[in-house]
Amino acid sequence: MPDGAEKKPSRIQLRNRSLILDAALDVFSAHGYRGATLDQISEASGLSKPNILYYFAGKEDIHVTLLNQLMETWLDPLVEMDASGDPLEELLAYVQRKLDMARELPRESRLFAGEIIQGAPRMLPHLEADLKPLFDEKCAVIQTWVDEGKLAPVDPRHLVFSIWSTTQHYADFAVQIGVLMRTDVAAPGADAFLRDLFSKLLTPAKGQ
Amino acid sequence: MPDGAEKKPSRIQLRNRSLILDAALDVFSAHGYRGATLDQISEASGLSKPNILYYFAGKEDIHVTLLNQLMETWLDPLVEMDASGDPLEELLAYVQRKLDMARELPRESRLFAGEIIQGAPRMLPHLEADLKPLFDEKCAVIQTWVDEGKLAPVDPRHLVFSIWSTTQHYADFAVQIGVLMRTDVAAPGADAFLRDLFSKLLTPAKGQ
DNA sequence: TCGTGGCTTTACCAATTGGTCAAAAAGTTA
DNA sequence: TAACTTTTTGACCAATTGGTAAAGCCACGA
Repeated sequence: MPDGAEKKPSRIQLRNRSLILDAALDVFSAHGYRGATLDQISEASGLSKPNILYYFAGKEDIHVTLLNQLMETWLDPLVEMDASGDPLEELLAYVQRKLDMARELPRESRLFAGEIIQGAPRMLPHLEADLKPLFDEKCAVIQTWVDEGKLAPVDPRHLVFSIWSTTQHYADFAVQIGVLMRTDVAAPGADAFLRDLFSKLLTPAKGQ
Repeated sequence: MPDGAEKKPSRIQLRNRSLILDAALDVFSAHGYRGATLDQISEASGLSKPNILYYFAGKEDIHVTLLNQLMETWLDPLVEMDASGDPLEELLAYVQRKLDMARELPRESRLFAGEIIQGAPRMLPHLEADLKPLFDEKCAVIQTWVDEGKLAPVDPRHLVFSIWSTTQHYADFAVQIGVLMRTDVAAPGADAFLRDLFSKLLTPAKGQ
């Protein structure tokens, strides 16, 4: 019984749980919670449906596990923003990290987006407990930078929202972007554009 | 039989179809296509399930009808952008219109976002046929403005993406924003922030 | 080689879901 | 009011879905 919250998990347990979670990430991010079926996860993971239910208590358990794991990864780039670093550099580096993450983990980005769009039924507690405190803390840091004149005056909250939305857009709306960018093959430019966007916004008006 | 594509629809048909579509917008935008059920639409609209199927060929028909109606509304703010107007004013007005729309039609915004995130299975044709040409046309206009030195040099495509993402974020991620902004009651500021963001980006370096 | 315990499968539910159909109930019109 | 059309409903399906139970498999230590 892998349910008990003790004992070291065997190699097989480790492998199969990870197989299931990876398959579930595919399926949940592509169809949403209610749209995903255990049969799809079963097929994608190569494990039979009852076998999946041997490793997880149910569909919701898989989803929640995925969401829990995601939260850490998701907050990481913001955690790394250093209050003692150079303000503009720190923020631009944060933008770059978020953009890299959207490119490397598009499934996770879509899973998160889908959950929030649908009212975050299974993630509200996480938002309150994990995201909110970090958000408040980092907004305070940014506000300090603004007050010290090291950044142009901006509302830190809307700044963070704009960083989230612009970067995640490249993962969440990838299909749309694919259609619209199809014209010319090579067209990254997102990095340079966002760097330009946010440095112009944040650079203080008079000499640094 | 309201299926036939002729005859003037009766008052009852008009009323009931609109009841159904409004209820379906609630349900689809909150749960996604596969997550929504005819029973939910039935309850939300006050019409029995077989009655709903009397007015629409099936679940997919309702969804497609919704998506078709949405496309028009969605493109409208961009259509209104006037190539002969003042570049900066036109773009800032476009931002404002998109932001207003996100606030007034959050359900539509979420329906659209959900559809795109899930790979736009029912909307790819619309993106190709309607969005792409308009996008290319307006990007060309913006490029002209840039070439004439009326705007700072930016990639028009990424500019448009950033406008879409920042404005729609306020509708699609409303729950998250609700959690994070809960601290102080009155905190709009999105309008001013986005205006600042995009005017700093777009104002040419040397005198206009 | 024989247990023993962890792992896997086959067979099976009960509930939900999208959808059908024929008959009843409203309108409409003559 | 009678005849006809449109709208609405109750009863019913077949397929899908999340989940269960019990038996079988398989590795590994004694």
